[in-house]
Amino acid sequence: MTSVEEPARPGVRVRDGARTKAEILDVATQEFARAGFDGARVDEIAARTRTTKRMIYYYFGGKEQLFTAVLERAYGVVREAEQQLDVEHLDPVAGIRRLAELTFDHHERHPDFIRLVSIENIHDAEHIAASEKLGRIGSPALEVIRRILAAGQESGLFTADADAVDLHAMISSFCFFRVANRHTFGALFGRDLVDPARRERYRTMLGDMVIAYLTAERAGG
Amino acid sequence: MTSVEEPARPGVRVRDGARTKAEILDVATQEFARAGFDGARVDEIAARTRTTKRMIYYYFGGKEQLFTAVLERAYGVVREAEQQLDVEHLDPVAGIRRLAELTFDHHERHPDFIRLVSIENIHDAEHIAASEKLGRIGSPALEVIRRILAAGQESGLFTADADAVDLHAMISSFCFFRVANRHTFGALFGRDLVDPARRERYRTMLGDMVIAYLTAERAGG
DNA sequence: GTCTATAGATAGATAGAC
DNA sequence: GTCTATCTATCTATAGAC
Repeated sequence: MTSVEEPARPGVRVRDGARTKAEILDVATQEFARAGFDGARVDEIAARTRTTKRMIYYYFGGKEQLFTAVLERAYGVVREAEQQLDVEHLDPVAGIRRLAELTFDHHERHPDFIRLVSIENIHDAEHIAASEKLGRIGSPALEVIRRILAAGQESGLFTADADAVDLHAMISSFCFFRVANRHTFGALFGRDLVDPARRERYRTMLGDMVIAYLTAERAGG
Repeated sequence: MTSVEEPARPGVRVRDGARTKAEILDVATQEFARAGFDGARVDEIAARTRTTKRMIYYYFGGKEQLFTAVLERAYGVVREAEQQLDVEHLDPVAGIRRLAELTFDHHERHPDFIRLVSIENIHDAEHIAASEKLGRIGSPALEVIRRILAAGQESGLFTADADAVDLHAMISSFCFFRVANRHTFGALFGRDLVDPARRERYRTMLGDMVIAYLTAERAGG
């Protein structure tokens, strides 16, 4: 971590720290997501790269730091996706629904990320707490929700007094649970929550749920 | 597992398989919930009981079977709680709201159970799949939801075409996420989802959300 | 049924040559 | 920066006496 990363020289396959590190991170992501932090094997990660176990310790310092690096990159991908959000040209109802749908799609496309987050929660988010990078990563999606929500509440369209963090939790919980708990839910209730045949149904259900909540007529309104 | 369990003889502290097994299960539940399946240590479990490691292997066969037994008992507790549900004397709206609130309360009171379920999902629910007991445990709550939902839909109160399993997933996702993901969510967004000061707020939010979804006016109605 | 002692395998981490 | 070989600790599991 003390040396400056060399730029890749095309055609000349030489010392390429950045490339090697990226490959280690790719494999480590899969292995940690597959088996959990304690279940993952450094030997197995090394065996599936073009490099050796010694390099993992050379680049990352240890298993713990490697897992932190995996988390940092995984959350980085999420943040990048959130920066592509383009829903603020829509009216508040359509904007929130679209945002919920994009969250739904993103969770479905990244089951490994979901597993990493579950694993990190089992470890009380101590790697996130120890990471400076993750501490200041913020959430573009949260800012988008905040603005749409304010607009919807100001216009009287939205009657719920939820704030952006609440709404983010509500949307995430449905999307996250569907992927994270699909195994136990499927085994106990005989329904595969990520069955492609039911995908549109759950995607619509999420949007309906969030919009119904935000726009419901309320006694105390 | 081949011997018949002896009833406890009060005052006479002798061979008491049932009691010893229960104590092992208590400690194992805590240890597995704390550290995950691979992170948990059989030595540590043994050290915290009045018995020895040898007894764990004697009674349960191995770490894997011990974890399965822990899951079986944990789900058994949930099922028992569900059998105490008494909400069908209420009208459908009040009944569903009450059921959601009881689910909310139960998840909050059993964080170890939530962690065990997360851990089991990381292992693709293979212990549940291998357990005969868990395969036929069913879900009293699901039956209650089914009946209330049918009544609400028949009377026209509920406009959503969700079935009982869908609704169970919706309610569970919110309750589960709030507890299971509180560490990463708190670290990233600076909000403690299980802060007692916000408890009533989220409890009400869940009920509002589910009822709003079920009773919303729909274009295609 | 309960104990001590230990087998047997494997994990994370590192030494040291090149 | 990269390799092989290995250290040290520790884990699950069991043997065998009582």
